[in-house]
Amino acid sequence: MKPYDFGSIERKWRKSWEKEKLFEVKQSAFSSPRSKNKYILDMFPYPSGDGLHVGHVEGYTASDIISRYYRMRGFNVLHPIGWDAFGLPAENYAIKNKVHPEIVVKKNISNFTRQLKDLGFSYDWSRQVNTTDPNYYKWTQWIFLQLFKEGLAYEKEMPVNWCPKDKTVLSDEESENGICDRCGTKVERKNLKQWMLKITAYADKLLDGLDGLNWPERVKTMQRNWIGKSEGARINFKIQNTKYEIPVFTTRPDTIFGATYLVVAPEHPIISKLKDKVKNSKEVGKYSEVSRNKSDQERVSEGKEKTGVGLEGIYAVNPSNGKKIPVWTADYVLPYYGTGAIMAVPAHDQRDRDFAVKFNLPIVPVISPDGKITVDEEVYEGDGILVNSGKFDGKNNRDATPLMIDFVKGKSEVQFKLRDWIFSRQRYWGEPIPLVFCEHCKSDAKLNKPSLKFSKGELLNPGWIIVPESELPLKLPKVKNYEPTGTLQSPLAEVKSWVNTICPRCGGPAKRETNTMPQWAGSCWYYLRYIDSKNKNKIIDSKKEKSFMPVDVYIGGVEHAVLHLLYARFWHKFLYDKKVVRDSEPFTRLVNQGLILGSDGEKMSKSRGNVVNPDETVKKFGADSLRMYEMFLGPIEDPKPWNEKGIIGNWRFLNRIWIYYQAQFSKQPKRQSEDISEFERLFHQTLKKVTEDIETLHFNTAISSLMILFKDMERLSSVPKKYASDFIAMLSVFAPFISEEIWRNVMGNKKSVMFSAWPKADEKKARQESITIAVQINGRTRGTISAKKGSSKEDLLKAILSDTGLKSYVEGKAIKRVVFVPDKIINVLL
RNA sequence: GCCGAGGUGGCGGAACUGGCAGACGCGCAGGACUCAAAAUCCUGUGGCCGCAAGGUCAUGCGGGUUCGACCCCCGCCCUCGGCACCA
Repeated sequence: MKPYDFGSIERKWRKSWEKEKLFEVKQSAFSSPRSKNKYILDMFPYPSGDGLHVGHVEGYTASDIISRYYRMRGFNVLHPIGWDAFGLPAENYAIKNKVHPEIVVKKNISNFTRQLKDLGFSYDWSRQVNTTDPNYYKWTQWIFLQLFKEGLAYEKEMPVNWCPKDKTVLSDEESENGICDRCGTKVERKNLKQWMLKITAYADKLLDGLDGLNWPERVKTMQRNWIGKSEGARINFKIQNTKYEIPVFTTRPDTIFGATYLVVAPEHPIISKLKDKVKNSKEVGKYSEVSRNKSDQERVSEGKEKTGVGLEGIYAVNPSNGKKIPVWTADYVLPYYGTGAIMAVPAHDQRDRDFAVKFNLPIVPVISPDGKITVDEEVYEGDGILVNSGKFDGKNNRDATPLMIDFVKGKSEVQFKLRDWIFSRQRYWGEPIPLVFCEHCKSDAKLNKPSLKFSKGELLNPGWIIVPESELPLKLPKVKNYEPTGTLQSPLAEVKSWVNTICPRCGGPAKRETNTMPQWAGSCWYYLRYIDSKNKNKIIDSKKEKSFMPVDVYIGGVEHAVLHLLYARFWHKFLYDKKVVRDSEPFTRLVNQGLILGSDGEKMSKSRGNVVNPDETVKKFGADSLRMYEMFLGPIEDPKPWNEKGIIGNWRFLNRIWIYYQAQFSKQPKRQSEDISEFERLFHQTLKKVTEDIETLHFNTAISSLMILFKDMERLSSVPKKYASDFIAMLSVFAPFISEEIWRNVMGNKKSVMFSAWPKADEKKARQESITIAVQINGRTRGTISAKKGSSKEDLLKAILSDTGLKSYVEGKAIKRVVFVPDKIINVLL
């Protein structure tokens, strides 16, 4: 008997599958109705130098199981893979090791490819995409141009997050609590001119779209919080003895009578406008200056201890009661949210109260839970009865809110926390932004003659002219020096031959934009390109798009909850408005695989030395065992610690299967010597369970029921060939290599197990005739009796009285009551 | 502080709609095979009492609802993840 030599089995089938091209989607699928097709998508990897880690293996195995399952069910399955290869890690590695990023990426991709093939993932390799391939980023640039033409891209000088180590700006999403999410360096604040994408124009749609998605609740919550919708009102406060008004945004207009002072952000334009009227303008100017140079993080980090300066001699008028109230500036008011100014109601807002207490400002309660006026020690942020509020006294605050907004001539307004997406990076390794700057056209654009037919983007950004679509892709020039300059400019700015160009509009001299796009650009739409990866004329053929979009199952890590997944939804919604895609949401169902932790229960990291290398595990136990093990560990969405020893159990299982099939199929078929009806029942029950478990992604319990079923197969002298085959068919989605070897070589099938039909459970045979019923006496389980399905209460009571173990409990006692749930339980109360 | 998820043996985890808690696997103990070991196979394995039959306690803690609660309700504690001066 041959031992289970997984190494040579896996090698053999890997080659064979590749040659047979078994996983390529049939052309006919692209004209099939959507209901015949399934789109099973992985978050494509960033091909780092470290290679695949066990977390990739987890998600990719799950999607592979689903793909194989649906193929066997007769669906056309699109299960593609590609490379998210622009961005900082490749570039930083390239700089450190003095190799061009293009070469680094190529090398890493070939290593990743080898690893993915080793694991037997059933990707359609013919549709690979690579975000750094000009044939791909041509369309990334094309989408940018469409956004620009619609006026959704604009250039703006503003304070931004700057990573001094990576020498580039970061988006808000990439700056985690003031720390660069790539390298962990503290982010600085810089004023820079940046390309911005108007994601805020889609804030409402991005929020509303979440409701219909089958996504993990926490991801939806994270996106909702990030978008951060607040409903409130905009109210103007006049500045006494000046022509100025300060608008504020508040979510609590009902508390306006309690607004005892006004606070503006240190960046607020009113500060310079009032410079001559403020008595302490020097002090105010200094405070404003210092705050301006602090990063957001620094503004918060100082223990939330409030700081601020009063604008001496300046008073605003509270429009509700005409009282004059002082105006302050403080950095707890942020310049970019709302109007950059607030009305402070210290009685009903914790932050305002902290500030008022520190600077001795008046606190006037205007809402009382019981209608009595009490000055509490604590802030009261709840609802109640209005007091100190003029003609609104005695009213419920919620009811009065709209009336009060009218009374002070305010306007209802909605605000979002979401800010526009900072879209330029001062780095080399990214998509060039396809715009040129032309001085001549700048003046034309400012004049805005209709005859010149400027696009919205060109009018919005005078001087910036689009590179015509026919000139795309605008290729990233090959350079020797791609290190970041540190001059706040991209290394591309040094490439004079590339920068200096001709304006496509007027033919005069022009300069190219030298910043590049952020890493997220390429991953915003890659799932579309898979469907039509070789189309030279269009981003995607719309008929093909309809045959596979939206994605049925999307699997990947939760770390992309507000980055990739928000950006991709934004672009998709834009493409929906442009009628490029049919649906307003790209991913119907999202699954986040849980982190695989080190055996110490901590996150895997090089510094902890607890990283598991899948290559080594494959070498030791085989890809099938690794796949099985990772799926068996626990629910796909939970974080799970790796256990060095656990994998042996899955290897043993496969080894036993190997031995069993060798024995069953090598000699004369064994005679069936026993009754197999119990086995048949178990078989069909298992088949039903495995089928359901795959559809609900409960792979751990699917594998455990296969183990139970197999134990029963081993118990019998033999099982009919039909069952032996169906068992391997079920196993094949989890452990494809050993299954294929048994299927073709041990059992002698000609065609691949992957194209055998998924077996169908026989409900009749799965039904259990005799069942075990729990017997409780006075609510305590005292034993079980087996009975026919559907037995009556009376029959069961009779059975209890004749059961040696149970009758002693009941005998000679009066039965008060019997609780009976058919086929489940009988509870006798004495 | 706010939002979300969760807490079950030595470990990873099962438990369907409120109905035999601990499936399956690891580990551990004992046994078989072996000169021996590894591998493999078999048996046992939540705690406590008991030779045993059996009893009793047990799903973070404290209450409640129910014939019956890991599951539902109320109040705590803890862990993980996210957000965090957003007016």
